[in-house]
Amino acid sequence: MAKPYNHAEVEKKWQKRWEEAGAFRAIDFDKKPKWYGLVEFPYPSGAGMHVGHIKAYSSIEVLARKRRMQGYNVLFPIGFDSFGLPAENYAIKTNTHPHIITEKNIEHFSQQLKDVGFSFDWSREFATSRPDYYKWTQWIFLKLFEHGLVFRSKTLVNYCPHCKVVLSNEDSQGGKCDICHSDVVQMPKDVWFLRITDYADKLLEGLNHVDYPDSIKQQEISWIGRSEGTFVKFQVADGQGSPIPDETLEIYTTRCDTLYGVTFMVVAPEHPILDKYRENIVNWDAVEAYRAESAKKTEFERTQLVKDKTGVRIDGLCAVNPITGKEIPIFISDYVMMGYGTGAIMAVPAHDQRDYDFAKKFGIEIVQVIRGGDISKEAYTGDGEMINSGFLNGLTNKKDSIEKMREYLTEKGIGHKGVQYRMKDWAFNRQRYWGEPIPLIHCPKCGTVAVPEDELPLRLPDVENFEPGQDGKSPLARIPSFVNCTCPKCGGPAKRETDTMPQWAGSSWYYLRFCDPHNDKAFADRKKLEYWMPVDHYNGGMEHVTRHLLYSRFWHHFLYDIGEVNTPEPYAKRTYQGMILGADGEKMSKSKGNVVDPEDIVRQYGADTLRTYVLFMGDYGSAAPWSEESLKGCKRFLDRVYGLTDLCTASEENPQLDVEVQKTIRKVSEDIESMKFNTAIAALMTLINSFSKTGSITRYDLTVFLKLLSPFAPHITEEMWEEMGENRDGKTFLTLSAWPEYDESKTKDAVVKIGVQVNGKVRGTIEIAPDCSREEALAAARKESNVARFLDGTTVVKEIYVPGKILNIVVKK
RNA sequence: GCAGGAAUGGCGGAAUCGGCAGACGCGACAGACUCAAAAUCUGUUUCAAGCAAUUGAGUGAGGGUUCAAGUCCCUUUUCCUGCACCA
Repeated sequence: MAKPYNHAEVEKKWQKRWEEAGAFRAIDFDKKPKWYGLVEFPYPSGAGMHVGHIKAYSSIEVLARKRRMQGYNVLFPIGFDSFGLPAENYAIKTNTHPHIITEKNIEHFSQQLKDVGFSFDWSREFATSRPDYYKWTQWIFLKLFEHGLVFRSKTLVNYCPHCKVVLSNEDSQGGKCDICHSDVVQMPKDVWFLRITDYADKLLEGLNHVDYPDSIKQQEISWIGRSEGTFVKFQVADGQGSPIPDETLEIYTTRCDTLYGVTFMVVAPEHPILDKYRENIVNWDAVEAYRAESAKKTEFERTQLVKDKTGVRIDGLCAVNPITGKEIPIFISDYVMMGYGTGAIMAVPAHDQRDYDFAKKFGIEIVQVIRGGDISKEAYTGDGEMINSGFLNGLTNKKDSIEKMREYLTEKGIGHKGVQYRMKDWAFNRQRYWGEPIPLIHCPKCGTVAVPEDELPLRLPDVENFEPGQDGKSPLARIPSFVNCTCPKCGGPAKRETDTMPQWAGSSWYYLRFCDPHNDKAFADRKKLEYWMPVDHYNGGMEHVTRHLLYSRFWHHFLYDIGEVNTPEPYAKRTYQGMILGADGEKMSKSKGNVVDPEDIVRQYGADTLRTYVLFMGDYGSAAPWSEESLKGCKRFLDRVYGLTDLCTASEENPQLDVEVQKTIRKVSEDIESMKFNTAIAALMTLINSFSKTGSITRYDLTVFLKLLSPFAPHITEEMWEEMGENRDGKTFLTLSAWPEYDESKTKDAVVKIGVQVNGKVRGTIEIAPDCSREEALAAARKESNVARFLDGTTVVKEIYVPGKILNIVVKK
């Protein structure tokens, strides 16, 4: 009997040996085919690693280990996304520099990752908060600036009063702050934007060339929200109906063909036309009161679909329907958003439920222009024949009528085709300390000037107090030696930008840095990028699809356009993992007390058990609750694996068992590729059950088994490999040995069991050769007593035989 | 409201070019070992009826196609995810 397996000792032993041998080092320009596997590098929080990290990393870990065994030059790197609010908030609380906290957390995280035995190439590790890294984040920012993709604008932005910080749209989804989950308010602020909307079409088109699951593609598509429509100008008139020269109100619509049905217009409360014609507006007080009221509402409240529409009619201004020539009233209402389209709409109450509700409330005329429905009850939003619409009358195809109307409007110079996006430009500055300083200078003479490249990195200065200022400015604004500088253009006195970049900046290009992490001449050497890029397989969370994934694809497309990278898309393939829930089926959280600490699991059951379990617990992409009992099942499995050495006594291959071995090689190889890790592990469990039943196995059987299991449980298998007398020099690791090949001809069973049905119901089974003839199969079936019983006294109508699958005899009485 | 996905034993989940539903694991039950327990090993385990051979029912619900449906088609319910007064 072999000595008991000591996981703590064995796991440490191999982790040390692999590290000393540099077993997982990626070699630049190696002749072997390259494979770049990537996982989302962690934010090094003080809480340490979460079991979710283990699951997220295990998929690419298994693939990386398999690829090495298949002879690939594998790049499987790790680093830290270390700028961000949690470290800063902790710094404020404890009055410790975030740099110190961050480096300490990184150390802790690194140790935890190493304890699990992930085969990262640690020589490429970096952290986004270190100057040698953020120098290049700033450099890319300057390139964006240089190419006109950075602009400053005073507009309504999302602001989190709790974090005292401006947020991008992506960071305030559902009207909640991404960091603290409190309500976000809309505030007019002067902020820096990145023109991500310039890349909207490229980001959409790029999806056609990558291997992402449809769910991810769909989510990106709906986030970008491209819509094609028409811009139409309406002549504005004064209270008496006389046109105001050169004054038009432009709207955006996807249904310009309903123009004959337009009976009023609505503008957003923030629309500039209001202030411009303040003098004309008779009921200015009412307008202003309504404006104040809607400004109080949060974005969330305003975007709640409410049946009861509110608004105020603007007295003293009206518009002219360009096709009917009729005067129509203009309203303000907060169901129209300033941030989409032009902030003004043409209202077609007969065919839009919101406009319908509004018209009913304010007693406005409703003109039906599409036949169908019952507009005395509700708006008709379906398709149908155009009516009451002049030259469009009789058209039944939506596309045709839109086309025809647009042609007319274009000809008359009052309308044109246009595209709108739901996605907005990326609000890019944060009024906080722990981030990359934005390398821009405000010069009273020259305006905004870039910090010269040779002055990068623009270092984050030390401050006494990390608290954001009451004035809404970053702590950097309180350091005169940082703020005051000379303008690089004119040499005159100037002031630095004091805001920092958002959390997502550093992660928008980190996968490029892994190709060449220590380069101080460029963000990465072009040749190395050409060798390693694109990332072959990137796994990460679904929650990053409309944030990090979108942002990094944007930066990458930009870098491609300016010739800095060799591929338009950064990630050839993207997958995601399902969440690990607490044992109670709820999301793990400290307050619920259902958090599992991976460190405890490694200590108690071993890293191999933890790794195997997170992949065995269910479908990789689905959420599944944690079960300590199930985890123990995986521990039991590995203990049985360790006992296999005792079974390794056969000198000759058992032919039946060999078929199973060959099939298992195929199954595990294929399942890993399709990320069906749970069934791959199940196949190995099935095989070990067969080993136990057979009683003895050959050295070949054991070797194959260890190799197949190695990516999941690398330590125990490596130990057993050594105990088998392999790896004599201590460097010929199992984890770098050749992946087993299967012999297709040996995967065929000599006999198969197939079900025999009578009228579609299984009445017995027969054992026959898989390629056995129809006649032989039928003969065997008739001999089966239960089948014979059901055939007795009947007439056979039809016999269906699918070799290796089923035999169905259809009879009638 | 729109888009995408899901629903299978006590539980996590297998099986979708239509072909023996419930692989594998957990739990439960029984047995072996033990003074005993744990661990380990062996067996049973979808439900109902039966001593048993076996029979009937069964993949959210209702229809349909087919020799054969978890899988395909139509209708429908519930849940999850994303987007949403988007003009």
